[in-house]
Amino acid sequence: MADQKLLNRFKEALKKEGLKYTPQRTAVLEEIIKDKGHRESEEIYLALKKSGQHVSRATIYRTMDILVNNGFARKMNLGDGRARYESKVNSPPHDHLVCMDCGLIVEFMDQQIEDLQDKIAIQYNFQLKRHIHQLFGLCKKCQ
Amino acid sequence: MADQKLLNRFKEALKKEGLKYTPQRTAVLEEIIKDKGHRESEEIYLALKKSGQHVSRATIYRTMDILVNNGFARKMNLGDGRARYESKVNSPPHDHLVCMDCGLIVEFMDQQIEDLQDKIAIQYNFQLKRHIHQLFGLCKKCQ
DNA sequence: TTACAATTGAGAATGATACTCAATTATAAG
DNA sequence: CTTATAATTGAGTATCATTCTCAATTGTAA
Repeated sequence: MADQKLLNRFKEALKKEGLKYTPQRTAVLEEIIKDKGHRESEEIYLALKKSGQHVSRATIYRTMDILVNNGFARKMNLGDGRARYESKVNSPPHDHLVCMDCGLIVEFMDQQIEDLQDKIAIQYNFQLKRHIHQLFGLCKKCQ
Repeated sequence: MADQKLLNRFKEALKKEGLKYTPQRTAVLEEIIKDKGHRESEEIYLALKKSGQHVSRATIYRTMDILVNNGFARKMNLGDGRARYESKVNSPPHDHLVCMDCGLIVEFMDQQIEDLQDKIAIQYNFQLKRHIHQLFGLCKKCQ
C-alpha cells in the first residue's frame, strides 16, 4: 500500500493536469511502487488482475504515460519492442546491465560516467535532457 | 560504388553462411555504405527505388539482418519504434547524441567511458558483449 | 547445362501500443 | 447532498513496423 503522502502527491499531480483521481490510476500507481522490478505492460496488467483488480490494458498504458510524465515511473526500452516500467519512487537515477541470456537486469550508477556525459554534451553544444546507457552481456550464471 | 575488396568480403561472408550473392543484396550493401547517415528501413527502400533499383521492403529487412550480423552495418533503436541503420564500413565504434527536436544525430567516442563500462561489467560479474549509450537533448540550433 | 536449394516480392500475419466511442464516474458548484 | 459536465474507462478496432508465407525465380556447385 502506498503511503498517504505519495497518494497526495499523485492526486496533486493529476489535479495540476486537470485529470481525475480514479481507482484504476491509483491501482496502477500502487502496483508500480510495490514492485522493484522492470516490468512490461502485460506483466503489470496480469499482476493487477491476480490481485483482484481489473484495470484494462488500455488504462495501464494511459496511466503509465501519466506516471512517467510526472516522475513516478521510468520507461525503458531494451530493443525487443516491449517497453519496461520501473518505479521511480525511492529509486535514485541509474543505468542498467542486462543479461542477454536470462534477462536479468542489474542497476548501476557511476558518477564519473555522468560527469563525462555532461562534458561531451557541452563539447558538442547539446543541452542534455536525458540519456540511455545499457550494458548488454552475460551475467555470472549465464557465462 | 563499393570497391571490389568490400564486395569480395561480402561475397565471402555470404558463402560462409550458405547464402547467395544476389543483385538485391549487393544493392542494399552499396546503398548503406555510400551514405553516412542513420537511416530507417523505409528511407533505404526509397533511396534504392529512386536510384532505379527495385528491392522489396521484405528484402531490405532481410538483408539488413545479414549486414548487421556480419559487421557491415549497425542497427540502432532510438525509442520511437523504428530501427536505424548505419554503415560500419570505415566507421569506428561510437555512441550517439540525438537532438530531441530536429532529430540530428552526432557521433561521439570517449575512451574513458569505454574503460569505465568495462570496469562496471567486471564489478558486476558480467561478460560485456555490447552497449547502447545515447545522449538525448537539444542541439545548438534547437535550444 | 542441370538440379536444387536459396531468394525474391507481394501481400498477409503479427504484436505492441494507440485510438474510438458509448457508458460510466469523479468533481466543482450550487 | 444533488446536479451538471467533462474526463475516464473498457472492449474492441486500428495502426505501424517488422516478420512470415509461398509460389515463382534465380544463383551456384557439380
